[in-house]
Amino acid sequence: MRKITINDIAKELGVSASTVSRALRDSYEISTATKKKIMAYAKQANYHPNPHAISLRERKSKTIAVVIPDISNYFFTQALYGIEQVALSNQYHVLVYQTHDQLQTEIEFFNHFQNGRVDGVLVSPANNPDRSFEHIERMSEMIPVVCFDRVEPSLQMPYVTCNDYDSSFKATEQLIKKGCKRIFFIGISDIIPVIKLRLNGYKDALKKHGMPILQEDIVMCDAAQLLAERVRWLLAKPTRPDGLVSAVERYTFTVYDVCNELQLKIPTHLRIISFSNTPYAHLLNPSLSTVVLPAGEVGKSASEILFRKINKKDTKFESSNITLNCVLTFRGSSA
Amino acid sequence: MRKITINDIAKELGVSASTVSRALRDSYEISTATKKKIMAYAKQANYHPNPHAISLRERKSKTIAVVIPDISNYFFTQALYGIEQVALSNQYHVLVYQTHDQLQTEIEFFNHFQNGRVDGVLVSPANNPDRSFEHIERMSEMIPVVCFDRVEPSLQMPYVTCNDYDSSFKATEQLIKKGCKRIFFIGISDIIPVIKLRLNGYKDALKKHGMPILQEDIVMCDAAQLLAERVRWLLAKPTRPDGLVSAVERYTFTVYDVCNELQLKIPTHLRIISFSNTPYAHLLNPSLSTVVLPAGEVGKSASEILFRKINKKDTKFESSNITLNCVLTFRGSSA
DNA sequence: CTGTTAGCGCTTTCAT
DNA sequence: ATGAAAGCGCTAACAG
Repeated sequence: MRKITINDIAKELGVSASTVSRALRDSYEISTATKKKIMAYAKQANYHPNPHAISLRERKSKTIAVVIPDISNYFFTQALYGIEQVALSNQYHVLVYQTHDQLQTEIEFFNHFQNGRVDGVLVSPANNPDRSFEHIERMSEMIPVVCFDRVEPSLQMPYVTCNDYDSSFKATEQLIKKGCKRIFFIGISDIIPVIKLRLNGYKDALKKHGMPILQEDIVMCDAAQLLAERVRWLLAKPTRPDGLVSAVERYTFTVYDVCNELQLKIPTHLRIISFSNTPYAHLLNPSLSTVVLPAGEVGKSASEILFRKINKKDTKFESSNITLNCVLTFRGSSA
Repeated sequence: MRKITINDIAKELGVSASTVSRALRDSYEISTATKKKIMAYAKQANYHPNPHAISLRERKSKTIAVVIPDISNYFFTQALYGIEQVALSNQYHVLVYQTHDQLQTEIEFFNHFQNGRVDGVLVSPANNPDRSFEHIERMSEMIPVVCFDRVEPSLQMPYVTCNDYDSSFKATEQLIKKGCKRIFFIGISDIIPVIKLRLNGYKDALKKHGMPILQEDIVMCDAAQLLAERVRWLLAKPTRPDGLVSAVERYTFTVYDVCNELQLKIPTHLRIISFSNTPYAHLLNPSLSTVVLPAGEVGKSASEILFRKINKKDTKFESSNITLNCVLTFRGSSA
């Protein structure tokens, strides 16, 4: 089956290409008769317009890019649900890019977005120790860009985030209430703002309750393997911690493994509460106390802001930052 | 920052557009001097070609579509890793589409793929009771299409699948070996070939061991809610089953919930083994016996076949079907 | 109501 | 070694 163009239809029906174009877009200046004839023919010939020609001509791609660290993270898959929903209702397509938390990869992706490949970008930036955001800033001068979750408030663009500080504060307090005397914290890097917020909530809760903040109780790692070693070392100490606030779901599971290995019982020897969006938290052994981010809502809000900007309904970004609330659920791991 | 084109560069440097085009593609017919000048200018001006213009002109989009039922399924996220890897190495972009197992949604997506939006499609088809595959067949007459996991061997296109029959057979035998007297099976629909294969493996294992195949022990549902009801009913019977082979990961968790609700102990009252790709199977309560599909490999193989066809290295599909092997791991839930 | 024409940004003959 | 021109498929003045 060969690809059929507007010119093929025009020739076949003895009219001009512009007539076909207008008819197919249901223009008022075409007679009902020709319109019907053309539409019928197009349908039976299974005509679909060439999207590149349209994009070139119209200067828009009807496509957005979503740049995230990792698609196998439940938070991001759920966020993608929300994004997809909004994109489809705007008749847009979605390109998905995983950075695997590598800045260089992210930069390369952004280079591809220029000159019309996409009309907008949703990004949850990669771990960025150098704090080099030129690629994001440059992009946002050309097309709308909205950050979510991993937001950089210093960047001049809208963002959607959660009450990570408060949630972490409350989570830590819960462990204290349950009797924990020494609580440690795990994350990726305090350079990542959302991790920093969770860390600060943890620290302030300790402070409020007159507990010391130990440097060795703050474990930041960008690889699960390294984290396992650090945690193993920490939990093997005679004066080991008896509580954990985890900012990273998959690291929590690493800690579960280390506890099994060291024969430490959760929650008897270690109470745990974790930021996590897995729907199976309640089925774990023991069931996991969680801080759940409203992932779908985050994706939905972020893309709504994006499309408002793409459709030029909104030009100022100052008012469009949004903060959504997490849900804390206490289960066996912190009992 | 305005978008810069090849003409802008040409004008700025006092050469023609074709010279710029040739220089940027490192053509041998351009002098080293002009080449250098043009490349330097393009770089500092942060020039990137308009992909739609190239796609229109070259008649290819450098983009593939991946159509899957559900992105929050670990099998598919892992498959996407493999796909992404191969796509990037071919300098291709990836459009992701979720059908949510709705045929109509899938058909609409496929309509968008015509006329050059994508150069190829990887698809794991939606549940399709009507068995209407015209949209896939029509597409594969225009561009390369490769199926994976949810394959339809009757379709004239290459596919990558797993040894689902054998794996299911072995899984069932394991339960029998452990002493199960009555084993039930859960899935989405036996219209889906991969589910059918797993069902047949289950049936044949029962047959081999002289166990009856009861119709009420084959539970097919396309919604977790319905499944919960059916399973609740089945497990509340006085003559309830004492074993389960689950073809669907998320349904397995539904069964865990129902067991908790009915105060049935796994594996004491019900032994379970499940097709599942969650990396946290060993952390569940009890730990879950699994049949793990080599998801990354599936994605990688399928996209390699696809790109072989896109790059015209391969025109015949007969030889390119691939079957990969699952890994069975027995844990607490079937002990 | 319909056709002619120009042009979106790029590549590629065909000249020179 | 470089430029002029045509054309990928489509839309939108402009003309009639």
